[in-house]
Amino acid sequence: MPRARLADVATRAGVSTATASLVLRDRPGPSASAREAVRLAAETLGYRPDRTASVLASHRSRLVGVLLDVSSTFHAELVDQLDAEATRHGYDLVLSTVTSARGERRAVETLVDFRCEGLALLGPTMPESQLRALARLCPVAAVGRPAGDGFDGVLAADRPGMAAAVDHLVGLGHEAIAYVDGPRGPIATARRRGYREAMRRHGLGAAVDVRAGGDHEASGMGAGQDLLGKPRTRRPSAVVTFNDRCAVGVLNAALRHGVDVPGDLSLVGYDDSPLARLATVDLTSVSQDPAALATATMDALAARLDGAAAGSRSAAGETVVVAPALIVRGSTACPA
Amino acid sequence: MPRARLADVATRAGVSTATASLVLRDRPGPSASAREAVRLAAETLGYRPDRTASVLASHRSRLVGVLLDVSSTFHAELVDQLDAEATRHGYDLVLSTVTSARGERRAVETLVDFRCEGLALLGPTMPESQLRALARLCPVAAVGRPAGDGFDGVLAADRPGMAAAVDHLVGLGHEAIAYVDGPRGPIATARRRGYREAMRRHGLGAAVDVRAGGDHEASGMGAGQDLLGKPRTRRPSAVVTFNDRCAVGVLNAALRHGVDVPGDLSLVGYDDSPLARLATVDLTSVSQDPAALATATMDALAARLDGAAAGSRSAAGETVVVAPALIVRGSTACPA
DNA sequence: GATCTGGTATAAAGCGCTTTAAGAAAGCGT
DNA sequence: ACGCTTTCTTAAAGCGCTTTATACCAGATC
Repeated sequence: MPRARLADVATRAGVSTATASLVLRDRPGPSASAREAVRLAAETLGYRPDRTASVLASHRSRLVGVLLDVSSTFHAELVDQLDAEATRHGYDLVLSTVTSARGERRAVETLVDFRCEGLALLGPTMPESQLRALARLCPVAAVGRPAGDGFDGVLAADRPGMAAAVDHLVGLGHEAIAYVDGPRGPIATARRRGYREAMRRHGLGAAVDVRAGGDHEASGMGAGQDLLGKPRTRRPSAVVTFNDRCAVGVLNAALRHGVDVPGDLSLVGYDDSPLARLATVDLTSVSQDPAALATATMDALAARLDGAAAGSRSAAGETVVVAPALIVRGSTACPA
Repeated sequence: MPRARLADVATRAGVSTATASLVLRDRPGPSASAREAVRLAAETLGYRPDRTASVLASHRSRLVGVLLDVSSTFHAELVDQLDAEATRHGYDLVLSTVTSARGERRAVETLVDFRCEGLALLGPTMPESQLRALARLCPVAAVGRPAGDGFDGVLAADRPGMAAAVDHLVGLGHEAIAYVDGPRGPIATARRRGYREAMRRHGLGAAVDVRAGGDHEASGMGAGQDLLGKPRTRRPSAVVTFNDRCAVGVLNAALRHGVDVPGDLSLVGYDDSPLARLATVDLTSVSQDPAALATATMDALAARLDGAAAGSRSAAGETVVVAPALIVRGSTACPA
């Protein structure tokens, strides 16, 4: 049996499709008796509105497109929160992931083709010019990037986040605190700066020790080997890393060198990824607060969407900065 | 400026929309000169066809809906492969995830609303009756579940997979091989059985040692504590676990007890998840071969889609079983 | 010259819905 | 009775595309 159409429902309820349409979307107009009849008919026919047709007719999709990397656990958390936020704003989410055979460009095109009314881009790496071009099609919010001309940005505050990590370690009595750096880019720069500033603020400028790293376990492992290969007295008593994956690399190096964490070495990661929460790892880490990021993202989109409706297409982009939070776990303790 | 429509392209090229439509979809008919003119017009106008409208008009979406859990890394791998396979079959993917506020039911409804022509459900937990109902709407392939009435299933062969793990360990010279069980369910049963049978086959029936576990790190940790808390001589020399997360728990227990892996204990996980590949973990594991699962899934869907087109709506479901592969890493070695 | 090709082109009819403008019905004062 | 609201209903016109049926124009055929 073919799917029931609105016309079928209308016929069965003895009204026109116009009335049926109004009833099913809870619009004012139809009388109570008409409502009842339509509802009943829809129910018994198992009617599901055809979104395709309604989008075409109404010029509204109530859809927010999300660009993500499905292999990122951090994105997964964001999506979970975004979904809740989107629902709150009356929107639905449509997901599009970059894969090994599908770049950001194609992934975003898919979303546009679905007539999304707004786009939430999670950690986009495309050049800003492309973001600007997209923003001309529909409202755009980029997570993990500052705003640009015509689109908003939502960021976790990296410098204060890193500073909180250092403060925590200093509070425990550490002084020889090393830092394992991330890959090139604005995020790594901000975090490195956060570390440096915090160290100086505590009068530990002389102890600043920045090691080349990256964003993978291997990079952290390499830096860890360097740091822990030294004689015991010249080792740092604590290490802060660019992110959790990096920290896991350092952790691994520590295991190999027989360095106990947190007994001999305190370790702090960044991201509060599920990785950090593993029992084997149990890593103190800086959380970027996915819930807050998601809320800010949807709020930014909603503002632009409503703004567009009201005709005030503000061109300037706003950057929302979300405060990070330090999550203390088992990888940090007072120095030996 | 509003988006260009097909009519705009047609006008600019000096042809009808019918011709333009044919050209843009590479259909036979239009002459070479018409093709050229349309292509040029489309190019200069930056025309992007409106998928919504074309779906409505053509009754085809060329869309395959994927139900997944965005927080599962295994699903992420599957999606990556599915995307490639779908492209090969001329389909596009649309993703819908279950979240904390959005059950499978709602996630699947979204997909149906998009007029997906087929559904790939990754590890669905809904009752079979619901799967059957879905299958009446469009072709369905369930990954990680046996086929049912009207839908296909794609499974990794759990018993041979587990047997391969045991064979590997026996080949290394292990005899005292314990097993940490998973949660209730058909998958865990199959794996447990695989372990038991393999042990018996090797004449090690007396050494069978099944421990209650689960599918999380904590469960593995508990079982590990039990196993490794015994005097050295009564400990197993190798442990196989229900999955990688469980194995990580055992690994953690080993670290706490000062048991070296793989020196004092060999450990095999299941899933070959990214977790297993972490430098800190480096776990020998049984891979479910996401690429093969994805291929089988899309093939099953494609068969049904073509079948439906040809009118042969075969009701019976087929279960495709994919052979698992043992990935040997650093957590297994000859017994001390 | 009439008829039939086969290759191109297009007018027009939808797809399933929303929306607008206008009509019918009902209430209500004078 | 008559206008004049107010309330409810619906016919009909799209949305942007695909598709079918028809028209057209060579040139080939008889």
